[in-house]
Amino acid sequence: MQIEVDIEDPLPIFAQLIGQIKRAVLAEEMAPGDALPSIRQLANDLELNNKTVAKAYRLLERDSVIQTRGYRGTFVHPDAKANSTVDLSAWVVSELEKSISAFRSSGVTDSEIRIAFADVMQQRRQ
Amino acid sequence: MQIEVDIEDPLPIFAQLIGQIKRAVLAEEMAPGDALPSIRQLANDLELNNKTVAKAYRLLERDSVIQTRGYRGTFVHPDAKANSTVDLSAWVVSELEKSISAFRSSGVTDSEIRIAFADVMQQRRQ
DNA sequence: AGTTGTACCATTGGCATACCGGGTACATAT
DNA sequence: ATATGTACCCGGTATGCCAATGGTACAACT
Repeated sequence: MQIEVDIEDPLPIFAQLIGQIKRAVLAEEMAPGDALPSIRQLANDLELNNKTVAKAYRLLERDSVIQTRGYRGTFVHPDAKANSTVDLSAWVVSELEKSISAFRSSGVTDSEIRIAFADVMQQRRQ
Repeated sequence: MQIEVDIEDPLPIFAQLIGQIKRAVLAEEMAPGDALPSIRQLANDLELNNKTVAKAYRLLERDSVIQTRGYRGTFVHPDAKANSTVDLSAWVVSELEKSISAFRSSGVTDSEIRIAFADVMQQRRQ
């Protein structure tokens, strides 16, 4: 399979990787059980940091698109194709759209929305 | 009424103005119907830009703390005192908290939430 | 020894945003 | 003529913040 990343793309690299792998699964370029390149391998090929690739893999496993078997490597999940279509972020976007459009039509400024968002995102951090 | 701004204060100037005027209303130093200094006047007195004062006035009118009557000037709103206590951003924060905590407990990462948020905020911009 | 995924320490670079300012203009009124 | 609020152009400055990076280490297995 072919994976590329574009530094210019505003989309973060880890998100690009996720998109590419899901696309490859949907296009059946990869079948369940197929081995994926190791984190270090892929990071080396694309000249990326291990952690960037690891982050993409971690999220792909959360979505059950891939399976990591520790020292044995990483493989395409049995239900990868089905799980590649469910877009968790689509739900997030639609929920946020509802809230934000309500804010805006109430006269709340984008600045105020951003500040509130940053507050909520950071408050649970410590 | 007495209004001061502190350049060193990390709080933006326009926010200081809003706070001071709301405080004056709550302290009943200003009664409904009282005239406020004109934008240019206040900006001149405090050595600020017209736009900074205009921004504060615009937000105060949105919150129904003051009323602008075009060429006639700006006046304290009839319900100014009540409206000075309601915090619009508190509602925004609480709405976002509900959504975001739902996202997080569904396994959505903060990165993904941020990307979705940026999408929604930017999409209607053009 | 070499490889796997994972976890922790840390820093940095760059982007997006916010705030403020200068100037000009308009319609509407006294 | 003077004053009101409002609207646009543009730019400079600065701050926060997140993604990405670098290095090291661990346990488990071939």
